[in-house]
Amino acid sequence: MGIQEIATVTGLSKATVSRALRGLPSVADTTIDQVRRVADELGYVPSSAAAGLATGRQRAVGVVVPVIDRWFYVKALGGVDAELRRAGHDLVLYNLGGPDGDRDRAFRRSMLRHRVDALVLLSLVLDETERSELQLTRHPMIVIGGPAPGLRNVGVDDPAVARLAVEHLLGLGHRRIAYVGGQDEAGMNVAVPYRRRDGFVETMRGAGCSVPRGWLVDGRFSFAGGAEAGTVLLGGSADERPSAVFCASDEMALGVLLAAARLGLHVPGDLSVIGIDGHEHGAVVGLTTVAQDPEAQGRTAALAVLAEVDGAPPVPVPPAPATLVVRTSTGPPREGRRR
Amino acid sequence: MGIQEIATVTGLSKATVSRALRGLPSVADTTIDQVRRVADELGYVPSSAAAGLATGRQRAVGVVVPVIDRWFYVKALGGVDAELRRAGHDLVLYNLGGPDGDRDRAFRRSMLRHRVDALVLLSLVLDETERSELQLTRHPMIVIGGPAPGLRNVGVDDPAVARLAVEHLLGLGHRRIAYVGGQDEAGMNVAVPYRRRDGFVETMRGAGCSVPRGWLVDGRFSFAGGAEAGTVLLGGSADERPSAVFCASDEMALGVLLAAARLGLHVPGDLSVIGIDGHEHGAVVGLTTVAQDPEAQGRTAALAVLAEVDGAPPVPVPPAPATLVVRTSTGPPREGRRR
DNA sequence: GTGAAAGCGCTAACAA
DNA sequence: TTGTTAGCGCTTTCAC
Repeated sequence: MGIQEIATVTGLSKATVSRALRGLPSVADTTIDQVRRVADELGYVPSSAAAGLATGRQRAVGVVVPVIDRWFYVKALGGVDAELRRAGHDLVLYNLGGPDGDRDRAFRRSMLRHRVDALVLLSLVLDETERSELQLTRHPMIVIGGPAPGLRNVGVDDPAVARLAVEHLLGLGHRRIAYVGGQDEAGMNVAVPYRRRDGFVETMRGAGCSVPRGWLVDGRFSFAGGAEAGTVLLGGSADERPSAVFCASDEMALGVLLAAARLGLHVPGDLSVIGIDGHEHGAVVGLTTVAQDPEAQGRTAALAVLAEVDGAPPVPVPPAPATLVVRTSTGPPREGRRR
Repeated sequence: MGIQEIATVTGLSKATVSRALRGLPSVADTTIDQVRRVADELGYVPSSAAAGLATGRQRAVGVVVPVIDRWFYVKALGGVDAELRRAGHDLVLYNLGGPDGDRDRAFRRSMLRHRVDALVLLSLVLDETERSELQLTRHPMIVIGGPAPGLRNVGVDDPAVARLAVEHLLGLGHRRIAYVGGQDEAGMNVAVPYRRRDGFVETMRGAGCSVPRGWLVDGRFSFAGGAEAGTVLLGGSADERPSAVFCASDEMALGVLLAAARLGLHVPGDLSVIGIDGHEHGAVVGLTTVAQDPEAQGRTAALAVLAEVDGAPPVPVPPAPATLVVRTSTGPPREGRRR
């Protein structure tokens, strides 16, 4: 059942078996072969608990998500996972379960239990207590998406991304641009939506365009929210409604496209729509977007904490790339609408 | 740093401290309070590895997913997670990473390492080797979605679900019905798509409707795949194309709706579309569907393995409920098209 | 290249 | 109600 059995069967010592199993160089090749063979025959299954106890390393890292069912989180999680598996580490998922998930207990009960060697936090806003509790473990930590005070983070430069999107619209001749963003209902880092909105507002101001107060709409970072926002925004006559909508996420942009379709608006003839993310569905419907790569961000984050676990100093991570992907949902405003 | 410190500070024994920390009834309340207070002051963080070693229970369960970025898996994962957290267990995520993810190593390297007390497999097809390796650990196991030989499973009755959907269409008067399903590119249980397709074919046959060979289309269980399938299926004239499409998943149905919109078809006037799942986006676009609740299935699965870990016998789980949700994407076929 | 022995931090009899 | 004593299964000096 354990290493001991292999030892008795082979007539070796536990120590040697342990070394052989790990393929340490100080073991004769023949011994290694023999041990491995016997281990196989016996159906030996190593115990990571025992190894973890002995070494102090669990070979596992925790990933904390505010909620699980968001495109960005799922993708990022996949990236973290890929890199962890390559490194032979396990992934322990801590899902805060949205605003109703009882965060406190989840935090102390699990994340702190030395079950993992490091933590990757997805777009989290931590309060004082949470932060100090996490510090307790002295684990390497990194945040994906949105800056977090006192922690390294990987993610796009949100204001710049917003600027890129807005400048695309401005470049096409749009002046009447609305913004759909808003607070994610369920725990997204407060910073991200605000930073994108600010990027929008400032770029517009820089171009000398005013933004009516009603054109900063909350789309709750979801498809449904985007559809609702779009319905409100696009309900009016051609003179009243924007000629373009900038959405802080593709999921919302898809919702706006849906709303436009329902209202009989042609895209991009009557309306241009641009999003942020690079969601797969966007490609199918021709959504112009500023694409980022959350999976890559996840991989970067994983590598960063893994390195730190191995004793490397925590160097800051450069901003993740984001590129404008022009498709068919954006085009010049109709003649005569331009002003 | 450990339990020992608390022991020396309080003047108690390690054993009592251990008991106090766990709030065992055999400990004086005053002692419990004292121990907890000191533990707090010392910033004590328990080691699950040590506890696991001592008890043989890791208080963690593994969830194996073929790929992470699918609606069903994400939802089910959320359900499993919710129940695990309630029970104070951690969730270790094993992502096979699709067809290219190197499955074998992932399997033996991680899942077998006694890191978890039980396993929840999401829609997995296991081969012989995999199954026997998993058996090695003697862990309680359960499958969500699609029957798996020799394992308990929770999920909907796929043939029945298909029948429900098709009968809805038949009831509306449709006779020219196409099916979009197909093998998931990335590891979905082979059984599920086939069982749904068979349910479709048999129900059609039972109603005396023939299904042209070209009307069983592969939508790859994805949005993009559905859109492509729809484009192919709906390209012809009104006489050539089906009056209704039954999709084995909502994501594909959404793709078909998109294709229909692009081709200028009115739904449900020119075409009815029905899916399976209950995807949130479906509600927004009025997609009729047979809704299931993967989150509930996840919770059920988690409870089942948790109970088995606690020594309960593995009783079979009844099929998960699925209900027809009629929205606006289905209606009677146009007069004259009926035949 | 291999072995002996001492833990890692906790829990679980068995006593007291 | 609390303490004593063994481990859980592995890794790791330090010898040989």
